[in-house]
Amino acid sequence: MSSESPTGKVSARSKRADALRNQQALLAAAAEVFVASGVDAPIRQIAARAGVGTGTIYRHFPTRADLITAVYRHQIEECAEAGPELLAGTDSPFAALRQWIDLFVDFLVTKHGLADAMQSDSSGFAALHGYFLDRLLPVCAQLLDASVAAGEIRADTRPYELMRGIGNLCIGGGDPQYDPRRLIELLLDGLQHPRPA
Amino acid sequence: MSSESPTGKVSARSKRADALRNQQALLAAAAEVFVASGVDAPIRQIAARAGVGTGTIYRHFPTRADLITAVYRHQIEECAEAGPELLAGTDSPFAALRQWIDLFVDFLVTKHGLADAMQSDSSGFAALHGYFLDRLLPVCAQLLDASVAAGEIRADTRPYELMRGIGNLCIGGGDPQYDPRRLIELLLDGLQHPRPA
DNA sequence: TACTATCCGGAACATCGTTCCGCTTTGTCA
DNA sequence: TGACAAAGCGGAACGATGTTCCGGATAGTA
Repeated sequence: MSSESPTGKVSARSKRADALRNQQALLAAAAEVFVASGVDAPIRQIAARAGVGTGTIYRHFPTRADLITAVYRHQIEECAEAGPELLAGTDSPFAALRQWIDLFVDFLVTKHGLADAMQSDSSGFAALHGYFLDRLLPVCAQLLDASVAAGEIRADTRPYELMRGIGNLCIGGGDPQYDPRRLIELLLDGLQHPRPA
Repeated sequence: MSSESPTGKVSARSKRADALRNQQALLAAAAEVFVASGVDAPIRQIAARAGVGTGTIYRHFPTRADLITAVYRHQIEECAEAGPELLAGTDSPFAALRQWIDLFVDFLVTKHGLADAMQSDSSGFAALHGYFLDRLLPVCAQLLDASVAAGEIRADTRPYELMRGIGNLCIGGGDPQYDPRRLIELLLDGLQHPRPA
């Protein structure tokens, strides 16, 4: 991601003050607009809300994914860090996996269209998919492995598929007739099912 | 849908010959383009392939969903009719449900982006979602009810949620790392799980 | 053959993502 | 402090796409 130190914190070095201001304004504006109109809101709308031109937004965040990840970086990080903590806090790795997936689902469904965007293969969103995967896939894999090792679930599930499937199930979570969590429960129950046919 | 009799067959009555020709040409062109470029191919591309103007396509198929459902009507119909047949051909309703879902999944994943389009809430696609639901939801409900009645699965699953979830899981089926069928198996195994926590 | 209802084609408009470049601002150095 | 160059900014401009609209062509009929 642009303008970022290895620690993950936004760096102020070698940047002009106005550029910094604009970057912050854009993050704030994007957060507001995402809540109001979803993560696929028009670029112009975000730029207008921040009081900058469209060119400026592209300078700071070359792709929409960059902007989205910057806005939600903290929450993604929290989710990633929660994995090992949950695992350490219980003697049932599978219970930890369930709780972690709950956190992940909460994150996805509370952002309008985030799940949609994450699975979309259109140009600007591909990187978003990648970022989520880079950060969260290892966590999921760890929880999954631990659950298998504890003999709580079957062993033939690939972390990538599980994460992707959960992301997919979260699409359209706004529909009152459709609660992704119920199906995800079903999926997890399936993991406990003795063996594949 | 425009220009359609109660039997579901395309009606030739009270239509000019050139209009009929164009409608057929559009259906054929759309089918080809859908295979080549997915169901969200540009309207202009379909119109060009059919050798007509863009206005013509909107006259015959006011929304993209109308065009998609017209192109795939036969296959949707076949899928809907297969439900009761499968149910009649076995003494395990749940086995019939599995087979039927297999058919449904086959249908979704062999059409580029059909699953994506079906779940999208953008204007043109909303009707597509509706059409699928109208036709297939009762079939799914019947299979589900029969399975519950036979004591093969738990009773707390809503047909709409199941269909929608399966549709969601089929999104992005082109990825070689992601096989929706494995997760759908998991989901179905979950249905067999004794009782919800 | 003449006439009209129907239909057609594609220009035109709106929206959106993205690029580009002349102008402005900032930080620095003498 | 007062240039000056580098960095950054704004928004016009371009291309793609969906959608509407209407003058002109055409099929069916009298």
